[in-house]
Amino acid sequence: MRAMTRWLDPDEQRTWRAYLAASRALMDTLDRELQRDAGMPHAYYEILVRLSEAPDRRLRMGDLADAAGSSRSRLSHAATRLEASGWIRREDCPTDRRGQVAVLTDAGFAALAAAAPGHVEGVRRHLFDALSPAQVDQLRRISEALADHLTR
Amino acid sequence: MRAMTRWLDPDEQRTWRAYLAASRALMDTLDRELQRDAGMPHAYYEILVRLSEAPDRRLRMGDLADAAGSSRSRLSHAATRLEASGWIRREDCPTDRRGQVAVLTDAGFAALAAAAPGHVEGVRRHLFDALSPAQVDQLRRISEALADHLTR
DNA sequence: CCACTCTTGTTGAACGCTCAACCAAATGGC
DNA sequence: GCCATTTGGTTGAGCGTTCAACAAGAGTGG
Repeated sequence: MRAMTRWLDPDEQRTWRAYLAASRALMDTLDRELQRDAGMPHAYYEILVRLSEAPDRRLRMGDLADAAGSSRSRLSHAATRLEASGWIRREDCPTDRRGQVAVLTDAGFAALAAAAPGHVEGVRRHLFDALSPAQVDQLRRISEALADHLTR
Repeated sequence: MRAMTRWLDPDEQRTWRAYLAASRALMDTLDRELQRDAGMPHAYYEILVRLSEAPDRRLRMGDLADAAGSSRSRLSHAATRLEASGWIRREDCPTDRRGQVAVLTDAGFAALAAAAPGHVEGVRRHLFDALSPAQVDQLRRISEALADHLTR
């Protein structure tokens, strides 16, 4: 027999539903804006960001997947599309013959540079403008605790 | 000429990335667990929940979409699948001949009852167990402010 | 009563994600 | 050196979501 379910009390219930509604609405909004204004989903934007920050704008596929919080399969599919758009290209890894390295092209960097201001503005408008400085700090601590707990 | 972008300062940057990583990891985990243990994505679970709480376990499609935080199109596709699974059925609305009413079947209620304990346990383990009571309260306020700001 | 507009809900195509299966190369024992 | 296992990455099928287009009924002003 399984242990009894630890149900949510009314406060927790309220918190969970609010969190669900808010984060879904936030991500949906940002995703839609990015798709509309820059022609890419948020997941692709993040891949380009991570690449742009890497030394030489290049990363092993696996490292890129980790950095972007993506599964390997997802990144592989995404890379196929990003390569077709001319925003990245794939090269063989010199030190591991199984490996592939994703490289951000100049066109990819330009696409990112074009998309960034609008997206950042969206993040500010939809997220930070709604919160007090104290809440921003709380949200950071909460998120870090959560991420740490989840990846432990 | 557009106004200059209000870029994120380092603290905001850190908060935003932590939030992104945490909420993505949380939702991915819960979604995967629900899919594995109950054979449904989280979006479908939420549809069933909302229906189960409605009077007579029935709701107009539009109201159900709003309650579940879904677009009408998404709900329509989902309803097609849920109906094929025998978990809901659609009836004509008596007061509006355009309208459809989604009704939770007994099988749907049973599927929900079977899925709920495991899912709630997951929410507790992955979310609430990682946070202090004060943080839960902060998260609720933050989420409510956010949701309010977004739908305003 | 008619025309215009709005609302409700559905549909199909394109797209992105997941999952499982898979290949190739690296690694670790023995 | 060889075989088994692990790691890196890709692939295809199936599913869910989005978007735009659509059909049909409800509401509204004249």
